[in-house]
Amino acid sequence: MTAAKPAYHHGDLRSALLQAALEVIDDTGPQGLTIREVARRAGVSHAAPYRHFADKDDLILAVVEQGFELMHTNMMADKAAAGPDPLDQFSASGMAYLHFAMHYPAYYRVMFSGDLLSSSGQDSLRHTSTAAFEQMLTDLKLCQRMGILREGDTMLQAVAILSTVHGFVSLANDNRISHLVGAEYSMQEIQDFVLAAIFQGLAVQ
Amino acid sequence: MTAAKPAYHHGDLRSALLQAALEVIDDTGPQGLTIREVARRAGVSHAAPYRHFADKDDLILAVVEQGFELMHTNMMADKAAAGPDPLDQFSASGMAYLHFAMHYPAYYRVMFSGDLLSSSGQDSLRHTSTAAFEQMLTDLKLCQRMGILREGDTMLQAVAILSTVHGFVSLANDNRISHLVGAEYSMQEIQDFVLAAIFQGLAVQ
DNA sequence: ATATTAAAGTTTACAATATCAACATCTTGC
DNA sequence: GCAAGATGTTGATATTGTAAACTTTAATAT
Repeated sequence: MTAAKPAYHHGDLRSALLQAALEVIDDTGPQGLTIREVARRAGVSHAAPYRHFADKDDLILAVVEQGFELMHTNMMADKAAAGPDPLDQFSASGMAYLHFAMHYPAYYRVMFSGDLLSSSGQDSLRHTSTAAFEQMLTDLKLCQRMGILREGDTMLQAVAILSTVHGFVSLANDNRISHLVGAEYSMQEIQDFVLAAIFQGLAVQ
Repeated sequence: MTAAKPAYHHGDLRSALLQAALEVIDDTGPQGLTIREVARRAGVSHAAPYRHFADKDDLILAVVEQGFELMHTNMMADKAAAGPDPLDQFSASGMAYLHFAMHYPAYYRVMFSGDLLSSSGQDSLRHTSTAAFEQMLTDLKLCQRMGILREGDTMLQAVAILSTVHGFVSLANDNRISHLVGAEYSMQEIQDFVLAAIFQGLAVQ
């Protein structure tokens, strides 16, 4: 049978709601994300989501968590697929980050916009993102040992890289870069330049 | 007389509403920004704002515009106050940008969050921010001529700097940096390192 | 198997919001 | 002065978040 008659119980409504939430954000932006619209898209009553999420913030948090998981998975996969050179691996996971951010702008927005949650919830974010940060620190240390990056506190270097990458991605996703630069360069060219700049700034001369 | 009796006509309700909007954002975050709350704080009826702003987006746009103006003013003032050295001037206006962003997080959020507006309005943003960008380009060109920055397209360099600065400020304002770094460094130290890194990456060896 | 219970959905209801329309009051150009 | 427009107010409607009470289905103990 292809389409089972819509059972009273959806089967996996939770996933369906998360999926719908992403689509809504893609279609209408983060402020179009409304519990009722999500329920509508999932084909259930407006109060059904409350059986799976405490409130709107909880839904958003779940989307964020799923986003971090997907990003982490992607990064790990690309890292594993890279050669044995640690620098290649580091570069691969960094590229995976960028690729995720620009390929799933809906996810990235929710994950980092910070304006969607009422107030709480920021703490549970920390938990999710800390692991990736730790990984980055050890990667950076390795690059230092290999004489590629300047000696120094990897934490500071990590923040510098994250700032640049996050800033670039945020501006790009908000369409602010193409406005300024025009059509003279492709986004890829701009991205390459920006990344090269920050790495140049951290590399040994 | 100290407090004049509240006249039927407020006098300058528009400014009062913009002011109130900022306070709301400061107090409760951007998603606490509601027309009615703003009206409440200004001491007028819930529909009064509609005499000055077409809708919520229009109010937000006005806040954004005012923010850009204030930032621009600050940058120009600090630039003028700097010495005659063009590099000093450029540095001063850049610092003013950073200072504004971290001193008025409410303004900065609304100006760059992009998640607040329903959909339109992004175009009117362009107008406001383009002037500052042009200024930055000529400043960068000057630095190139002085042999401080590498020769090349100033547009790319500008995007690199903006990415780093915007990323750092966004992360800092969302409290994401102190979470990661802990108390080991002051925000000032981190900021100095990050800025030095991107400039190092663009400078002549 | 069946009765009981928990889980998952639904409907109803309420408060807050954006926004519109109709009305009231102040200001101002003549 | 006074008509007109600008500025505020009140009231109404549609949409939202969310709680409560009720229904249907799935699970589980006996």
